[in-house]
Amino acid sequence: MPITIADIAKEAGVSRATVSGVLNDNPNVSAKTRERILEIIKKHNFTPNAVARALALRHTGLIGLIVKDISNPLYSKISLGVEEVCEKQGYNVIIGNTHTSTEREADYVELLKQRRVDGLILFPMQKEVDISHLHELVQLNLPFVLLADVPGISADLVRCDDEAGAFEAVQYFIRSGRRNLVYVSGPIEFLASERRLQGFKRALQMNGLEFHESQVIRSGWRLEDGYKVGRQLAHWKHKLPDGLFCYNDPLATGVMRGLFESGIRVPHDVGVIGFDDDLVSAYLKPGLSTVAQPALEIGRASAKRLLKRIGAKSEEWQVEKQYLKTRVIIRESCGCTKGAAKSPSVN
Amino acid sequence: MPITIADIAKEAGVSRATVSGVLNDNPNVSAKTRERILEIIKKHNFTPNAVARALALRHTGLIGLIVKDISNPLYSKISLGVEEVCEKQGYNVIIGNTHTSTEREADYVELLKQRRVDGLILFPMQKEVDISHLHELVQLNLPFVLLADVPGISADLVRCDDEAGAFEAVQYFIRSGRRNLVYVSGPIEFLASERRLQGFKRALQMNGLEFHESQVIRSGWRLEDGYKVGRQLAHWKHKLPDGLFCYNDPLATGVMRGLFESGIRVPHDVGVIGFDDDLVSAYLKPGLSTVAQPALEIGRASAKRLLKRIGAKSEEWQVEKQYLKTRVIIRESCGCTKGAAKSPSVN
DNA sequence: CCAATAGTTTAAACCGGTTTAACTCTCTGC
DNA sequence: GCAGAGAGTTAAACCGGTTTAAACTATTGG
Repeated sequence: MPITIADIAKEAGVSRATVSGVLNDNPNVSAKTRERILEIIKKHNFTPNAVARALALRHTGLIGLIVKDISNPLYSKISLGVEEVCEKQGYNVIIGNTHTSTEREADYVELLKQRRVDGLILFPMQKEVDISHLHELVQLNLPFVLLADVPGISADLVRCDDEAGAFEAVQYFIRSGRRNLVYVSGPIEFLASERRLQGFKRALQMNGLEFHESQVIRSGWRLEDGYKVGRQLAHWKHKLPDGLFCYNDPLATGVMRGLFESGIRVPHDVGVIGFDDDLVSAYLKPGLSTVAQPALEIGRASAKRLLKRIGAKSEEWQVEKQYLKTRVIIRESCGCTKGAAKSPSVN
Repeated sequence: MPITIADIAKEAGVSRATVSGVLNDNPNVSAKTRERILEIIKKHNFTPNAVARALALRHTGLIGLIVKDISNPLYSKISLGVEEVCEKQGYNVIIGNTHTSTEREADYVELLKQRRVDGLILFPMQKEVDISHLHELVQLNLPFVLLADVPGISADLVRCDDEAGAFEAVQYFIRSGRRNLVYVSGPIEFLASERRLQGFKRALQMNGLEFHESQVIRSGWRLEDGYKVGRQLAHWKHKLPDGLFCYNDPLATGVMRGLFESGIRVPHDVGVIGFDDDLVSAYLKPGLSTVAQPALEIGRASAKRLLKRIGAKSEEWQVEKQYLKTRVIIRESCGCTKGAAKSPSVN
């Protein structure tokens, strides 16, 4: 029923090859023939079949994007950047949400392999986890870019510089006189959480402060997780810290709410800094200070990197790890500004 | 280089048809043959080519999702629901962001037609706009579901009930004694904005209040748009309203910030209610009252609807418009609760 | 007038699967 | 011993494009 290249060819009295030539701007189709064929194409509203084309070319123009959860603002912004770059070059993006399940991650990789995507961008689960599906990608020589480090996998990577971002944030705390600091950590499986811890430690060290294990509270990565931490701090066995550096903004947001309900004042009693710069953050009260990730830029950069890799010969490809700069944004939650900011510092 | 069904067949000493039979659980392949072939498949790590399969079956297992901007929390939640349902049935989702450009919308429709997606879910631009690409979809008989009404297009639709949601919100205002109300409208091109206006008017009417055009402030749909409105209200030529019903939450959030900077107190001087229930909303101060849309549910329902349509014969298909219930969530911003809520009412 | 050349066009193979009709066996029952 | 049934297998066509080598046509120049 749908009209094909053969139908067009028949009506124009030419071969399929000629029609194909017209569709691909092949220069050795005469102007006359080209025009006649174009007319017929328009008349029938013919849409060439990209599936058949992909089969013949062994190139689908599809890339897969595998993240934990697209409704997380960080990932949706990244995906926006990915789509922006891909679309310009004629690629389309298939998304997969793993909901932090490694199995689903592996399933999606397999699925997208079947679909013969030209490349993959993925935010993988990281530690103490079966990563055979990633090894397979390497072996298969299927281009892919990671959005988080995975020990043992040598692949292109695009990330923000977690260590430096954390360092700066903590540095800021210390400079403004807060020295009894605690890191509210994300899940152990996230390598990024450890990187941020390293930045935390380095900043302490740089300022001649000692680090004790008791300065780390292990938590999760969502609002509720932070909320619990905030509540628990009311019964903290140690001296109440005067600064909390949190793994990410949702966590920090939850922490602030929990503290509020515990009667602990932010920033008066304790300052809070998060990580990510979610849209929310500028509009909370107090406005949440944070280490901003250039999410859109991460999306764009990873897509560019992937498309370059797709176009390159694999022999002459050099794996590269790209760490984008973060930027500390100071709002009210760390008590460094007096009163409310004049207008929301959103980006 | 990549291994094909023919390679497997040769090694197993059978025909390609038999291998195909194994892959598709065709019951008339003997158990012995099946096992032998499966072994060879495993040994070579053979991954069947879904592109070739799609060509043969004239069925890609892909659906397209076209929205304005996936980084908008509403759409990313919807897309999460879509993906959840599709993935369970072996479908994958290709996303396209139009950034509110009708051209990009039309381009994406064309692109996805070429890719032979089995169906389409789209959030279209709506008024005073070229919708020929939608008419083409109808003519082509390509299954699609709309997430917003388009006048003149008869197609399946899944939405929240804008009119009823707005009605309830305004009703709430009036019951709590606020009667000098204003609707901060979204862009004229969004039919939903008008629907909400209708609900606004009906609630007034139901309560014997008159409606004047001056009770509508035309605005946009983003934070900044709302912020401007909030600032302008300081120089409002009419009597300051005591209740603002806003087209959506970002708008309301911006409005609140603007009011704050204008020295107008929420909820003391004026109450604010938004629409959507973005994640942000529960964590603002004051917490933003809102009409919650079941975004995840909208995503799921539209995907279910689409997949059902894909599986049905087109002759016996009845177009259906599905309006999901909204739910008013009262937080501090409309002054109906004293003090802060015990814990964030998020969903 | 014919060979060389350049410009167009095409037949046929190919991409990697699915499917249908036909074919080969083996087994049953009479 | 043979017709008929049923299970298992396969050859070949098909899906709708691209590509390559060859063929055809027209033009040019010796």
